[in-house]
Amino acid sequence: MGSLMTTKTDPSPSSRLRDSKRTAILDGAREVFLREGFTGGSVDAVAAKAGVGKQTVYRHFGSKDGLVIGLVRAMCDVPELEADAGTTGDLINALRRELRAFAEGLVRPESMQLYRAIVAEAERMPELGKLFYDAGPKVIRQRLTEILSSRFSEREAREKAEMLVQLTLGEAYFELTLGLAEADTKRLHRQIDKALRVIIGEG
Amino acid sequence: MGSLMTTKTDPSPSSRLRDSKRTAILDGAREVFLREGFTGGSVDAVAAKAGVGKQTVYRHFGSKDGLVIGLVRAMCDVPELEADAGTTGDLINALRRELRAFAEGLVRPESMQLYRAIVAEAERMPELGKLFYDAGPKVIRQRLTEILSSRFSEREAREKAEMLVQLTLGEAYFELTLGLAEADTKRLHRQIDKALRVIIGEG
DNA sequence: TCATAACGAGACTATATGGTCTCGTTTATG
DNA sequence: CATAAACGAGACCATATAGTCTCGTTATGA
Repeated sequence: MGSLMTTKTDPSPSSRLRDSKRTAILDGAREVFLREGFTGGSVDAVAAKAGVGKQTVYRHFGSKDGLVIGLVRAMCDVPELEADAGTTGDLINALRRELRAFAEGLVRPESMQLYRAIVAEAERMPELGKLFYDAGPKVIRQRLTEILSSRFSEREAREKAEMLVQLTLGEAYFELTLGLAEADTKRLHRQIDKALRVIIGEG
Repeated sequence: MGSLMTTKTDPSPSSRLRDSKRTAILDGAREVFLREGFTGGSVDAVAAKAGVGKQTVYRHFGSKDGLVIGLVRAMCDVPELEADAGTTGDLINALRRELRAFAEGLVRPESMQLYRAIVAEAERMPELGKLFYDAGPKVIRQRLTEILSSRFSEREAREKAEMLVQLTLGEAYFELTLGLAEADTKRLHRQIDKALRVIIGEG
């Protein structure tokens, strides 16, 4: 059955039609589930939004939970950003660049909605939490640690990286997750600069 | 209709029976909604768990959303802890006491589940978020600011208070909300001491 | 071209839900 | 003691949901 060329273990032969439907379904799932949550959103709504028969959804993902996992996997499978080839500029600037990219990515409405949906199901489906964590907070922590290793000990680098991440999000993250405020880039930048001053020192 | 004695605007005359049923319903709602979320939990389940007719639930709270709001209000309406009458001990110890109480309260399973349920509905019912925020993060920030005002300027006190809160939760809070770890008091205490060292200085 | 795989639409089942209504019983109160 | 309020149980309704099945159509790939 499987093509000899296929390096993946995926048994489904990829075809143009099949792939296009799959992405259409994932697009629909993103719209529906991020707006209404995994529990609140229905498979019917996803199928309708995707312009696809309900059966097609089940052919592709097997069940609603399968669809949810497929969506989170797709949204978290961002191709690992290549590490800065040579830290252009000084340490502070490298850190600031990383923190800004991280923070701005995390507070995007889409990310916030994904986070909320995942948190809601954290007890029932912790694997979703792991996908999100590994794609977001874990990556930034590792990247910061790497950058900081050029000046600090391994242990110090790890500690400072973690604190930078926390201080970067700051109070804003509470307010965002709870729906009390909207993303504010300027505020994030101020927060990041303050964090750098406190944790690294004067730049 | 209303009694002349009543100082509240609440039109319902309190009676022993009525009050006992109300708390029974809220107990049931806590069990059901914190386990299954506001969307996932059903009014039928709440009524059954409370040993109460469904109609009684609707007599008391009007609708499912009303019940949800009632529950969150009840859980967040903790009687304001009286401020430490005279900061016994030094500044660091006062701060540490506050931070420990806050952190340990926030990572209790019940609080985490409430936070998750509220976050899930943040878009649809932001008033829930406000209730939670005002009862938790906002209070600790104010209390810390007050304590810090004895040594720092108003602005510095506010900034340090906010940073202390963030560093106290640290990475652990991400892991807890996403369902990747369990509450660990020792880890929290270590985190708090580190935060105090970084933000306030050697103790 | 032709067999096959994937498709859209929609009927269909079983179940669950929010919410209303009734009715006979228990509890409070004047 | 008697009236009224609050109750439990459960029937009831309209709607929604996850998931299955069929059937006629469209696209793929040899």
